[in-house]
Amino acid sequence: MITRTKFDPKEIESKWQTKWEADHIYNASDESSKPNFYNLVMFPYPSGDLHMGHWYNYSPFDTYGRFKRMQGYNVMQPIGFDAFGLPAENAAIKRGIQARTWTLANIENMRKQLRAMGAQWDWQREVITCLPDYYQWTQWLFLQFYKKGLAYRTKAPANWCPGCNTTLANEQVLADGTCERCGSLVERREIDQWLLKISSYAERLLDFSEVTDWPEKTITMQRNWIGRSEGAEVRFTSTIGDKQEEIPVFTTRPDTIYGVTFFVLAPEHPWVNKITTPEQRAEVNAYVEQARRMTEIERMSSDKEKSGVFTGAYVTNPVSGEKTPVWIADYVLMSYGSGAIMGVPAHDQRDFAFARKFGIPIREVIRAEEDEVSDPATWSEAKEALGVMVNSGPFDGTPGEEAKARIIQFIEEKGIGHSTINYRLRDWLISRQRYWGAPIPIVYCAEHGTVPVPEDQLPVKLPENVQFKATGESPLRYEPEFLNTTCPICGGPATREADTMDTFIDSSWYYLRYADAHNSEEAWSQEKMEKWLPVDQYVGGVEHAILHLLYARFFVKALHDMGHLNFDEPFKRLFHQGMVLGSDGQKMSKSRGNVEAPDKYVDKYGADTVRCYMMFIGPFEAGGLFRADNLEGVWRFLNRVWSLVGETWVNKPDTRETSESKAIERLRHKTIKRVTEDLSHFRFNTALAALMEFNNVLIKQQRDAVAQSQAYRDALQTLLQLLAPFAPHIAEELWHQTGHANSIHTTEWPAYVEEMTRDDIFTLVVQINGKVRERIEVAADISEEEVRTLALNNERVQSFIGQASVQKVIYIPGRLVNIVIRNN
RNA sequence: GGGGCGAUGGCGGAAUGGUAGACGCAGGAGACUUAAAAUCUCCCGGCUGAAAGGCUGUGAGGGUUCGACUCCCUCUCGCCCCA
Repeated sequence: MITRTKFDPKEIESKWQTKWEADHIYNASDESSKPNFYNLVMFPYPSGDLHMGHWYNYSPFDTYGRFKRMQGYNVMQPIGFDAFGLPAENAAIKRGIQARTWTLANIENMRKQLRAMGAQWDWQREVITCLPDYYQWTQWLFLQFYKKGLAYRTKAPANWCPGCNTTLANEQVLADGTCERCGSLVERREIDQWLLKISSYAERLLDFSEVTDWPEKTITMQRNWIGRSEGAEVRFTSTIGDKQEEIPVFTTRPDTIYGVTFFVLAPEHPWVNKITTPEQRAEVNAYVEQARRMTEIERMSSDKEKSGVFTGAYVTNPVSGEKTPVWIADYVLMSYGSGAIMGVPAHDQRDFAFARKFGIPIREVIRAEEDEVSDPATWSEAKEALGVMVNSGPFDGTPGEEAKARIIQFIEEKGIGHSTINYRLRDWLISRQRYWGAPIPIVYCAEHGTVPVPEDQLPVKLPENVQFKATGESPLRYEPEFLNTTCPICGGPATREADTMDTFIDSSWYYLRYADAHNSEEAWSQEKMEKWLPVDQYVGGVEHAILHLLYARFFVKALHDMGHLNFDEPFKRLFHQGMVLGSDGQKMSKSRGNVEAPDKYVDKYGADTVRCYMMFIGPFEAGGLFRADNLEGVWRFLNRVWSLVGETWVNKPDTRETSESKAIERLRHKTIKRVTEDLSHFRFNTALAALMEFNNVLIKQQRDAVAQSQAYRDALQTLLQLLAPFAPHIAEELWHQTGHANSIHTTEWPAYVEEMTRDDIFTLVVQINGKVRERIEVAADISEEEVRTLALNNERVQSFIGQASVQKVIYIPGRLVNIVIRNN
């Protein structure tokens, strides 16, 4: 016995945290002979507090990283802060405190909380995106994109609040379309903005062949978001003034072109003004105005009643030669395709609803073979399936895919269109008319127009003391010292771009910077990049499945093409944790009043208990309910480990083998196997259950003679090592109390021998017609013949068989035997 | 409306097509204690039985199989994503 002290997490946790940090045991070496492993978790926004979700996310993540370290990897596990963004500005306005001050104070507090988790963070690689030594390189990256023509400026629609006289981010627009600050109805306005040409990478982003382990769900979501569709662009014609003009439409169904009975422009389409007849103008203008006030989501909603207005104009169908009326309707979006569609009500559901509403004729031009001839006026919905062309002049009788191909061939020959691929993915709008972000490194010169800031003049520094407007408008627009500059080309007076970059830009490359966080000469060196990247394991919420992860992939592919990276997928393996919910099964939120702060429980039970509890809730990917009661379970478990090791450790173990010691040794190997396999597959809950079982068995035998054995002492030692990734402090403390001088976290993960995980006896289950009737202890190497004899001669089994005849005996080695009988 | 995921004791959950409910919480009984807390021991799906045991049971209904929580079909409910 070595100790009878009480388990006091407070004391040991701060002791070991200090010691680990002083010894730098978690700072990944750039020069290690071990294989590198880059273990990454999505970095937090510095809201000021580490909440339950962070603990739920980081505890298993850290346990996994510790497991990999003990398995012999040189693990890099960095942490940092996604520190730009709107909340800092809101705090600045509300509390009269500078955004930078607020953010850095929050970071300071969160660092403390992150340290208290006892995770193996490599603090030497910390990145903070709002500091100039980081955003200098964000700006540098922007310039690289600009040089390659991947960053451009154009008029793009933005959320505009007429009350505040400013643009709003999507998050600032409430669900009812009003401004969160002043309540005005938000409009969409065309404003000059910067975009990144992600659309030119659409095809490449659809290729996931370089990732090794991503959730299929996430890949599907990205594919749908990119929204590739094959089809044709067809140019309709119209006479405007005295000129014949062409207007392109995109369709995935060129085979339905004879079914066009109307034509629709998006309300903001440039043609609307040109072609509307004087009689229709007032009505059209009113409709355009109304559509402008709606969000795209509202407009696209399929259960919304269709609306639209006739323009008075007509276009000519270039294939059939027919004239069709031109409408405008808000279900057509300017941002998809060409902002114009051919209306085929018979074979497109939305067109069908529109035609029904406005009494537009519906003409069937595709018929499924089994279909009877019927009047489209009697249909209740459009027939969207492929079929044979009818009512289509010379094309009648052409089936399915061939029909599409023949129309495409026809329009290409006539020069009135061509086959094409359309993507739903739009270019990435990165301008934010905000203060707290990385300034876009561009100046405007009367002489030279748009001029990029030369790389050696970076960073373009964000002024740190600014006056906020009550409206929330960006103070950068009123900072002459920031705005007024000189043209890098001619030295003449010039104005800086006052917009800052979307914070998704910051997070699109932070994982690259971790590899070389303090490089003041370049964003990263080739050497460090090649050493650490791509990321081996990435863990983060499914809410980032589309935007963040798609943007990061785009960055890496573009930077790869520019020669800055030697790989083109950033994250080899990806894991999405589930969400931790309140005890009522609802998402934690202030309004529901079910928010639980982790600090309270860390204070009461210690970090080890909270970490373990987070992992014990259930499968990591599934999330689960936080129930304070259940913390008691893991708390008791850790206490039992504490007293077991303290009371049972012997310095001079008995090395003789007994059947009991062999059984302990077998259990030790079995447990290593279970925990190793569970951790490899992110099954933290069952790994902990295995440790609890192991602990329970050892406790049961703690007063027996076997507790004096070498095997038992080995078992205690293994228990501590297996527990170390989960509960790093208590494991370290007990490791030292049992006479070890090194850190348990630098020890090698225990190995198991497959042979030792197998028992020499097992419980043979005897079923009769699939029902368990008897259990017999038998030797592991029992033959099938012996099993048959044993089972059939068993007294209980006999009594169940009675007069019935045995039809069949099925033996599953090592498990069970099923006797199939039939009553005579 | 489309797609995906899920539904197992009072609760969280566990089960390569092979002993359903591991592990833990809550609950019950007992030990220790002047008492309580802590700790320890036992019990703990339902029905039935003194017990041994029997029957039944993984959202509902069907199917495949010697055997189904697990595979297939239909339905109900819940969550997520897209519309």
